[in-house]
Amino acid sequence: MAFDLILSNVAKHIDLAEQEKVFFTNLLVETKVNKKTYIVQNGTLCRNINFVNTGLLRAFYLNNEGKEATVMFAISDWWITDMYCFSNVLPAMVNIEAVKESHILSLSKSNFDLLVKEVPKFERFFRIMFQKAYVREQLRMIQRLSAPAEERYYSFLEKYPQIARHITQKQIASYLGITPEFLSMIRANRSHI
Amino acid sequence: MAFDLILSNVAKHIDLAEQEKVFFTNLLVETKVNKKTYIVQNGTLCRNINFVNTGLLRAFYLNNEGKEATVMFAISDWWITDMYCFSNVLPAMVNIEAVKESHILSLSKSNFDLLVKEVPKFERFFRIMFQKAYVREQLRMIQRLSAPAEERYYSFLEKYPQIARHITQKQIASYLGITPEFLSMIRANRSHI
DNA sequence: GTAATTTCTTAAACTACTTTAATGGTCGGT
DNA sequence: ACCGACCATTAAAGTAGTTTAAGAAATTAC
Repeated sequence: MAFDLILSNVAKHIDLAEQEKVFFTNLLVETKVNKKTYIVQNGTLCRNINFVNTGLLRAFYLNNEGKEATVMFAISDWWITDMYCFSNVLPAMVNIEAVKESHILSLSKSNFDLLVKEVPKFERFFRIMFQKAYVREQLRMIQRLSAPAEERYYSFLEKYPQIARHITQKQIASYLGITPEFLSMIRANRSHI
Repeated sequence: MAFDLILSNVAKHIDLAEQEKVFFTNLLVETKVNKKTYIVQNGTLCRNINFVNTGLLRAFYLNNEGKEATVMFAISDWWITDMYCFSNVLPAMVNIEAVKESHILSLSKSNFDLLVKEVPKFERFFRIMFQKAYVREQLRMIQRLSAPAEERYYSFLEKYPQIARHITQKQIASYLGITPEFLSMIRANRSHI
Protein backbone atom coordinates (compact mmCIF):
# COMPACT_ATOMS: atom_id res chain seq x y z
CA MET A 1 0.00 0.00 0.00
CA ALA A 2 1.46 3.39 -1.00
CA PHE A 3 0.25 5.08 2.20
CA ASP A 4 2.01 2.91 4.75
CA LEU A 5 5.10 5.04 4.98
CA ILE A 6 3.32 8.38 5.26
CA LEU A 7 0.96 7.01 7.89
CA SER A 8 3.84 5.78 9.98
CA ASN A 9 5.52 9.15 9.47
CA VAL A 10 2.42 10.89 10.81
CA ALA A 11 2.08 8.33 13.62
CA LYS A 12 5.43 9.47 15.00
CA HIS A 13 3.67 12.51 16.41
CA ILE A 14 -0.10 11.97 16.41
CA ASP A 15 -2.55 9.07 16.64
CA LEU A 16 -5.21 8.94 13.96
CA ALA A 17 -8.51 7.09 14.01
CA GLU A 18 -9.22 4.85 11.00
CA GLN A 19 -11.60 7.36 9.43
CA GLU A 20 -9.07 10.16 9.88
CA LYS A 21 -6.46 8.07 8.08
CA VAL A 22 -8.88 7.60 5.22
CA PHE A 23 -9.76 11.28 5.13
CA PHE A 24 -6.06 12.19 5.10
CA THR A 25 -4.92 9.74 2.45
CA ASN A 26 -7.80 10.74 0.20
CA LEU A 27 -6.30 14.21 0.03
CA LEU A 28 -3.01 12.90 -1.33
CA VAL A 29 -2.03 12.57 -4.95
CA GLU A 30 0.51 9.88 -5.81
CA THR A 31 3.01 10.74 -8.54
CA LYS A 32 5.97 9.04 -10.10
CA VAL A 33 8.71 11.55 -10.89
CA ASN A 34 11.38 10.61 -13.39
CA LYS A 35 15.00 11.40 -12.77
CA LYS A 36 15.90 15.02 -13.65
CA THR A 37 12.24 16.01 -13.75
CA TYR A 38 11.16 19.13 -11.85
CA ILE A 39 8.26 19.08 -9.44
CA VAL A 40 8.68 22.77 -8.65
CA GLN A 41 10.02 25.34 -11.04
CA ASN A 42 11.22 28.81 -10.13
CA GLY A 43 8.58 31.35 -11.11
CA THR A 44 5.64 28.98 -11.28
CA LEU A 45 3.12 28.59 -8.47
CA CYS A 46 4.14 26.17 -5.77
CA ARG A 47 0.88 24.47 -4.83
CA ASN A 48 1.93 21.32 -2.97
CA ILE A 49 3.80 19.99 -0.03
CA ASN A 50 5.33 16.65 -0.99
CA PHE A 51 6.11 13.52 0.94
CA VAL A 52 8.81 11.26 -0.52
CA ASN A 53 7.82 7.61 -0.61
CA THR A 54 10.92 6.49 -2.48
CA GLY A 55 13.71 8.23 -4.32
CA LEU A 56 15.64 11.43 -3.76
CA LEU A 57 14.83 15.06 -4.53
CA ARG A 58 16.79 18.28 -4.29
CA ALA A 59 15.63 21.87 -3.80
CA PHE A 60 18.02 24.51 -5.08
CA TYR A 61 18.08 28.24 -5.63
CA LEU A 62 19.59 29.62 -8.82
CA ASN A 63 21.00 33.12 -8.47
CA ASN A 64 21.30 35.69 -11.24
CA GLU A 65 24.85 34.54 -12.01
CA GLY A 66 23.62 31.00 -12.60
CA LYS A 67 25.14 29.68 -9.39
CA GLU A 68 23.18 26.94 -7.62
CA ALA A 69 22.63 26.90 -3.85
CA THR A 70 21.16 23.65 -2.62
CA VAL A 71 18.52 24.36 0.00
CA MET A 72 17.77 20.77 0.94
CA PHE A 73 17.70 17.16 -0.12
CA ALA A 74 14.76 14.86 0.63
CA ILE A 75 14.86 11.08 0.71
CA SER A 76 12.30 8.45 1.61
CA ASP A 77 10.18 9.51 4.61
CA TRP A 78 10.93 13.26 4.22
CA TRP A 79 8.69 16.17 3.27
CA ILE A 80 9.79 18.78 0.76
CA THR A 81 8.45 21.96 -0.84
CA ASP A 82 9.32 25.60 -1.35
CA MET A 83 7.85 26.44 2.04
CA TYR A 84 7.94 30.21 1.53
CA CYS A 85 5.91 30.02 -1.63
CA PHE A 86 3.68 27.18 -0.46
CA SER A 87 2.77 29.19 2.66
CA ASN A 88 2.03 32.40 0.83
CA VAL A 89 0.78 30.98 -2.49
CA LEU A 90 3.53 32.72 -4.44
CA PRO A 91 5.67 31.80 -7.45
CA ALA A 92 8.46 29.47 -6.35
CA MET A 93 11.92 30.87 -5.64
CA VAL A 94 13.58 27.50 -5.88
CA ASN A 95 13.57 24.52 -8.19
CA ILE A 96 12.92 21.02 -6.94
CA GLU A 97 14.18 18.20 -9.11
CA ALA A 98 14.25 14.45 -8.76
CA VAL A 99 17.87 13.35 -8.36
CA LYS A 100 16.68 9.77 -8.84
CA GLU A 101 13.36 8.39 -9.98
CA SER A 102 11.01 9.10 -7.09
CA HIS A 103 7.53 8.34 -5.91
CA ILE A 104 5.90 11.16 -4.03
CA LEU A 105 2.61 11.95 -2.35
CA SER A 106 1.47 15.53 -2.86
CA LEU A 107 -0.80 17.48 -0.57
CA SER A 108 -2.11 20.66 -2.17
CA LYS A 109 -2.33 23.93 -0.26
CA SER A 110 -6.12 23.83 -0.28
CA ASN A 111 -6.14 20.23 0.93
CA PHE A 112 -3.57 21.14 3.56
CA ASP A 113 -5.87 23.90 4.81
CA LEU A 114 -8.82 21.54 4.74
CA LEU A 115 -6.88 18.85 6.56
CA VAL A 116 -5.82 21.00 9.50
CA LYS A 117 -9.35 22.40 9.72
CA GLU A 118 -11.09 19.00 9.72
CA VAL A 119 -8.47 17.09 11.70
CA PRO A 120 -6.88 19.58 14.10
CA LYS A 121 -4.42 16.94 15.27
CA PHE A 122 -2.58 17.77 12.08
CA GLU A 123 -1.90 21.24 13.43
CA ARG A 124 0.10 19.44 16.10
CA PHE A 125 1.77 17.20 13.56
CA PHE A 126 2.91 20.09 11.40
CA ARG A 127 3.77 22.19 14.43
CA ILE A 128 6.26 19.53 15.50
CA MET A 129 7.49 19.01 11.96
CA PHE A 130 8.13 22.73 11.36
CA GLN A 131 9.68 23.11 14.78
CA LYS A 132 12.18 20.40 13.87
CA ALA A 133 12.75 21.89 10.44
CA TYR A 134 13.41 25.27 12.02
CA VAL A 135 15.90 23.75 14.42
CA ARG A 136 17.67 21.92 11.59
CA GLU A 137 18.03 25.13 9.61
CA GLN A 138 19.29 26.97 12.65
CA LEU A 139 21.92 24.34 13.36
CA ARG A 140 22.98 24.42 9.74
CA MET A 141 23.33 28.21 9.93
CA ILE A 142 25.38 28.00 13.12
CA GLN A 143 27.71 25.56 11.41
CA ARG A 144 27.86 27.66 8.26
CA LEU A 145 28.82 30.69 10.38
CA SER A 146 31.36 29.00 12.60
CA ALA A 147 32.95 25.99 10.90
CA PRO A 148 35.26 25.81 7.84
CA ALA A 149 34.27 23.93 4.70
CA GLU A 150 36.23 20.79 5.54
CA GLU A 151 34.44 20.32 8.85
CA ARG A 152 31.07 20.99 7.25
CA TYR A 153 31.81 18.37 4.62
CA TYR A 154 32.67 15.57 7.04
CA SER A 155 29.77 16.54 9.24
CA PHE A 156 27.43 16.29 6.24
CA LEU A 157 28.75 12.80 5.42
CA GLU A 158 28.12 11.69 8.99
CA LYS A 159 24.70 13.22 9.26
CA TYR A 160 23.33 12.17 5.88
CA PRO A 161 25.30 9.11 4.69
CA GLN A 162 22.37 7.72 2.69
CA ILE A 163 22.00 11.03 0.85
CA ALA A 164 25.73 11.46 0.27
CA ARG A 165 25.88 8.04 -1.38
CA HIS A 166 23.49 9.03 -4.12
CA ILE A 167 24.44 12.56 -5.09
CA THR A 168 27.32 14.10 -7.01
CA GLN A 169 30.20 16.06 -5.53
CA LYS A 170 28.84 19.10 -7.28
CA GLN A 171 25.55 18.75 -5.44
CA ILE A 172 27.27 18.29 -2.09
CA ALA A 173 29.41 21.35 -2.78
CA SER A 174 26.39 23.48 -3.57
CA TYR A 175 24.80 22.38 -0.29
CA LEU A 176 27.96 23.25 1.65
CA GLY A 177 28.34 26.58 -0.11
CA ILE A 178 31.66 25.86 -1.82
CA THR A 179 32.78 25.04 -5.37
CA PRO A 180 33.15 21.42 -6.55
CA GLU A 181 36.83 22.15 -7.22
CA PHE A 182 37.42 23.10 -3.62
CA LEU A 183 35.51 20.08 -2.38
CA SER A 184 37.76 17.96 -4.56
CA MET A 185 40.79 19.47 -2.82
CA ILE A 186 39.29 18.77 0.60
CA ARG A 187 38.76 15.14 -0.39
CA ALA A 188 42.30 14.80 -1.77
CA ASN A 189 43.49 16.08 1.60
CA ARG A 190 42.11 13.20 3.63
CA SER A 191 44.17 13.46 6.79
CA HIS A 192 41.17 11.47 8.06
CA ILE A 193 40.16 7.87 7.18
CA MET B 1 -1.32 45.72 31.11
CA ALA B 2 1.78 43.62 30.38
CA PHE B 3 -0.17 41.04 28.35
CA ASP B 4 -1.63 43.31 25.69
CA LEU B 5 1.21 42.85 23.25
CA ILE B 6 1.45 39.08 23.54
CA LEU B 7 -2.31 38.71 23.20
CA SER B 8 -2.32 40.76 20.04
CA ASN B 9 0.65 38.70 18.82
CA VAL B 10 -1.36 35.52 19.36
CA ALA B 11 -4.49 37.08 17.86
CA LYS B 12 -2.66 37.41 14.53
CA HIS B 13 -3.24 33.70 14.01
CA ILE B 14 -5.90 32.42 16.41
CA ASP B 15 -8.96 33.76 18.24
CA LEU B 16 -9.07 33.12 21.96
CA ALA B 17 -12.08 33.20 24.27
CA GLU B 18 -11.73 35.32 27.41
CA GLN B 19 -11.12 32.30 29.63
CA GLU B 20 -8.47 30.97 27.26
CA LYS B 21 -6.69 34.30 27.41
CA VAL B 22 -6.70 34.09 31.18
CA PHE B 23 -5.48 30.51 31.13
CA PHE B 24 -2.69 31.43 28.75
CA THR B 25 -1.47 34.56 30.50
CA ASN B 26 -1.49 32.74 33.84
CA LEU B 27 1.20 30.45 32.44
CA LEU B 28 3.54 33.35 31.71
CA VAL B 29 6.22 34.74 33.96
CA GLU B 30 7.14 38.37 33.52
CA THR B 31 10.81 39.27 33.94
CA LYS B 32 12.88 42.40 33.63
CA VAL B 33 16.27 41.62 32.14
CA ASN B 34 19.08 44.11 32.58
CA LYS B 35 21.41 45.00 29.76
CA LYS B 36 24.19 42.42 29.26
CA THR B 37 22.37 39.89 31.41
CA TYR B 38 21.97 36.35 30.06
CA ILE B 39 18.60 34.63 30.00
CA VAL B 40 20.09 31.47 28.48
CA GLN B 41 23.62 30.30 29.05
CA ASN B 42 25.45 27.68 27.02
CA GLY B 43 25.55 24.41 28.94
CA THR B 44 22.65 25.14 31.28
CA LEU B 45 19.14 23.82 30.73
CA CYS B 46 17.00 25.93 28.44
CA ARG B 47 13.56 25.72 30.01
CA ASN B 48 11.62 28.62 28.49
CA ILE B 49 10.40 30.14 25.31
CA ASN B 50 10.42 33.91 25.68
CA PHE B 51 8.27 36.66 24.27
CA VAL B 52 9.84 40.11 24.14
CA ASN B 53 7.57 42.85 25.44
CA THR B 54 10.17 45.59 25.18
CA GLY B 55 13.90 45.69 24.59
CA LEU B 56 16.29 43.70 22.42
CA LEU B 57 17.92 40.31 22.87
CA ARG B 58 20.54 38.39 20.94
CA ALA B 59 21.16 34.64 20.64
CA PHE B 60 24.70 33.68 19.71
CA TYR B 61 26.81 30.59 19.43
CA LEU B 62 30.37 30.63 20.74
CA ASN B 63 32.70 28.20 18.99
CA ASN B 64 35.78 26.58 20.49
CA GLU B 65 37.99 29.36 19.11
CA GLY B 66 35.89 31.96 20.92
CA LYS B 67 34.29 33.28 17.75
CA GLU B 68 30.68 34.43 18.07
CA ALA B 69 28.01 33.54 15.51
CA THR B 70 24.78 35.47 16.04
CA VAL B 71 21.82 33.17 15.50
CA MET B 72 19.10 35.77 15.85
CA PHE B 73 18.03 39.05 17.37
CA ALA B 74 14.64 39.55 18.97
CA ILE B 75 12.88 42.86 19.50
CA SER B 76 9.47 43.81 20.82
CA ASP B 77 6.76 41.38 19.64
CA TRP B 78 9.23 38.53 18.84
CA TRP B 79 9.73 35.14 20.44
CA ILE B 80 13.20 33.82 21.24
CA THR B 81 14.78 30.72 22.74
CA ASP B 82 17.35 28.05 21.95
CA MET B 83 14.72 26.04 20.09
CA TYR B 84 16.83 22.91 19.78
CA CYS B 85 17.39 22.69 23.51
CA PHE B 86 13.94 23.89 24.46
CA SER B 87 12.36 21.19 22.27
CA ASN B 88 14.51 18.39 23.57
CA VAL B 89 15.09 19.62 27.14
CA LEU B 90 18.84 19.71 26.67
CA PRO B 91 21.62 22.03 27.84
CA ALA B 92 21.66 25.15 25.68
CA MET B 93 24.10 25.42 22.78
CA VAL B 94 23.75 29.17 22.52
CA ASN B 95 23.77 32.15 24.83
CA ILE B 96 20.95 34.66 24.86
CA GLU B 97 21.78 38.08 26.27
CA ALA B 98 19.87 41.31 26.60
CA VAL B 99 21.41 43.87 24.26
CA LYS B 100 19.30 46.52 25.98
CA GLU B 101 17.23 46.39 29.13
CA SER B 102 14.28 44.17 28.22
CA HIS B 103 10.97 43.00 29.57
CA ILE B 104 10.09 39.47 28.63
CA LEU B 105 7.31 36.97 29.22
CA SER B 106 8.57 33.42 29.68
CA LEU B 107 6.61 30.27 28.99
CA SER B 108 8.24 27.18 30.46
CA LYS B 109 8.44 23.90 28.56
CA SER B 110 5.98 22.23 30.91
CA ASN B 111 3.55 25.14 30.62
CA PHE B 112 4.01 25.09 26.87
CA ASP B 113 3.06 21.39 26.82
CA LEU B 114 0.11 22.09 29.10
CA LEU B 115 -1.02 25.02 26.96
CA VAL B 116 -1.13 23.12 23.67
CA LYS B 117 -2.90 20.25 25.42
CA GLU B 118 -5.57 22.38 27.08
CA VAL B 119 -5.99 24.93 24.30
CA PRO B 120 -5.30 23.07 21.04
CA LYS B 121 -5.65 26.30 19.08
CA PHE B 122 -2.14 26.99 20.25
CA GLU B 123 -0.92 24.07 18.20
CA ARG B 124 -2.10 26.08 15.24
CA PHE B 125 -0.52 29.24 16.55
CA PHE B 126 2.86 27.64 17.03
CA ARG B 127 2.54 25.70 13.77
CA ILE B 128 2.24 28.98 11.91
CA MET B 129 4.95 30.60 13.97
CA PHE B 130 7.44 27.77 13.39
CA GLN B 131 6.53 27.57 9.72
CA LYS B 132 7.43 31.23 9.38
CA ALA B 133 10.58 30.80 11.42
CA TYR B 134 11.61 27.90 9.21
CA VAL B 135 11.03 29.96 6.09
CA ARG B 136 13.04 32.86 7.52
CA GLU B 137 15.98 30.58 8.26
CA GLN B 138 15.78 29.05 4.81
CA LEU B 139 15.78 32.44 3.12
CA ARG B 140 18.73 33.48 5.25
CA MET B 141 20.60 30.33 4.24
CA ILE B 142 19.85 30.91 0.56
CA GLN B 143 21.25 34.40 0.87
CA ARG B 144 24.25 33.21 2.83
CA LEU B 145 24.98 30.65 0.09
CA SER B 146 24.45 32.91 -2.88
CA ALA B 147 25.12 36.55 -2.03
CA PRO B 148 28.37 38.32 -1.06
CA ALA B 149 28.80 40.04 2.30
CA GLU B 150 28.05 43.52 1.00
CA GLU B 151 24.68 42.52 -0.39
CA ARG B 152 23.82 40.65 2.82
CA TYR B 153 24.68 43.73 4.83
CA TYR B 154 22.45 46.14 2.93
CA SER B 155 19.70 43.58 2.85
CA PHE B 156 19.93 43.23 6.64
CA LEU B 157 19.66 47.01 7.06
CA GLU B 158 16.56 47.06 4.88
CA LYS B 159 14.91 44.07 6.52
CA TYR B 160 15.62 44.94 10.14
CA PRO B 161 16.18 48.71 10.39
CA GLN B 162 14.89 48.89 13.96
CA ILE B 163 17.34 46.20 15.04
CA ALA B 164 20.26 47.67 13.11
CA ARG B 165 19.76 51.01 14.87
CA HIS B 166 20.38 49.49 18.29
CA ILE B 167 23.24 47.05 17.83
CA THR B 168 26.98 47.38 17.27
CA GLN B 169 28.81 46.75 14.01
CA LYS B 170 30.43 43.82 15.67
CA GLN B 171 27.04 42.24 16.34
CA ILE B 172 25.86 42.85 12.79
CA ALA B 173 29.09 41.33 11.49
CA SER B 174 28.63 38.20 13.58
CA TYR B 175 25.10 37.84 12.22
CA LEU B 176 26.33 38.23 8.64
CA GLY B 177 29.21 35.82 9.18
CA ILE B 178 32.04 38.30 8.59
CA THR B 179 34.54 40.16 10.77
CA PRO B 180 33.81 43.67 12.07
CA GLU B 181 36.91 44.89 10.20
CA PHE B 182 35.53 43.69 6.91
CA LEU B 183 32.13 45.20 7.65
CA SER B 184 33.91 48.46 8.30
CA MET B 185 35.49 48.26 4.85
CA ILE B 186 32.11 47.58 3.26
CA ARG B 187 30.69 50.65 4.96
CA ALA B 188 33.64 52.81 3.93
CA ASN B 189 32.94 51.68 0.38
CA ARG B 190 29.49 53.23 0.19
CA SER B 191 28.94 53.44 -3.53
CA HIS B 192 25.35 53.52 -2.28
CA ILE B 193 23.55 56.35 -0.42
C1' DG C 1 34.77 64.35 34.76
C1' DT C 2 38.20 61.29 33.90
C1' DA C 3 40.07 56.65 33.43
C1' DA C 4 39.15 52.28 31.57
C1' DT C 5 37.13 49.48 28.35
C1' DT C 6 35.11 48.53 24.25
C1' DT C 7 34.06 49.84 19.44
C1' DC C 8 35.18 51.51 14.93
C1' DT C 9 38.39 52.40 11.34
C1' DT C 10 42.40 51.84 8.37
C1' DA C 11 45.99 49.35 6.31
C1' DA C 12 49.25 45.60 5.31
C1' DA C 13 50.00 40.75 5.20
C1' DC C 14 47.75 36.51 4.91
C1' DT C 15 44.47 32.50 3.88
C1' DA C 16 40.31 30.04 2.62
C1' DC C 17 38.06 29.66 -1.16
C1' DT C 18 37.06 30.86 -6.34
C1' DT C 19 38.06 31.10 -11.11
C1' DT C 20 39.88 29.42 -15.13
C1' DA C 21 41.60 25.94 -17.77
C1' DA C 22 43.08 21.50 -19.09
C1' DT C 23 42.69 16.24 -18.61
C1' DG C 24 40.58 11.97 -17.95
C1' DG C 25 36.45 9.54 -16.25
C1' DT C 26 31.57 8.34 -16.17
C1' DC C 27 27.00 8.09 -17.74
C1' DG C 28 22.71 8.32 -20.51
C1' DG C 29 21.14 8.24 -25.33
C1' DT C 30 21.09 6.14 -29.85
C1' DA D 1 29.85 0.38 -29.32
C1' DC D 2 30.11 5.11 -29.74
C1' DC D 3 29.13 10.02 -29.06
C1' DG D 4 28.15 14.00 -26.44
C1' DA D 5 27.59 15.87 -22.20
C1' DC D 6 28.32 16.41 -17.79
C1' DC D 7 31.37 15.13 -13.60
C1' DA D 8 35.71 14.81 -10.89
C1' DT D 9 40.47 16.05 -10.39
C1' DT D 10 44.58 18.97 -10.48
C1' DA D 11 47.03 23.13 -10.68
C1' DA D 12 47.98 28.08 -11.26
C1' DA D 13 46.32 32.63 -10.67
C1' DG D 14 43.03 35.55 -8.54
C1' DT D 15 39.81 37.46 -4.87
C1' DA D 16 36.69 37.88 -0.91
C1' DG D 17 37.24 37.92 3.47
C1' DT D 18 40.60 37.27 7.82
C1' DT D 19 44.25 38.45 10.87
C1' DT D 20 47.09 41.46 13.15
C1' DA D 21 48.13 45.76 14.78
C1' DA D 22 47.59 50.41 15.99
C1' DG D 23 45.21 54.77 16.61
C1' DA D 24 40.78 57.44 17.10
C1' DA D 25 36.07 57.58 18.77
C1' DA D 26 32.47 56.26 21.64
C1' DT D 27 30.58 54.10 25.95
C1' DT D 28 30.83 52.56 30.48
C1' DA D 29 32.43 52.64 35.23
C1' DC D 30 33.91 54.91 39.22
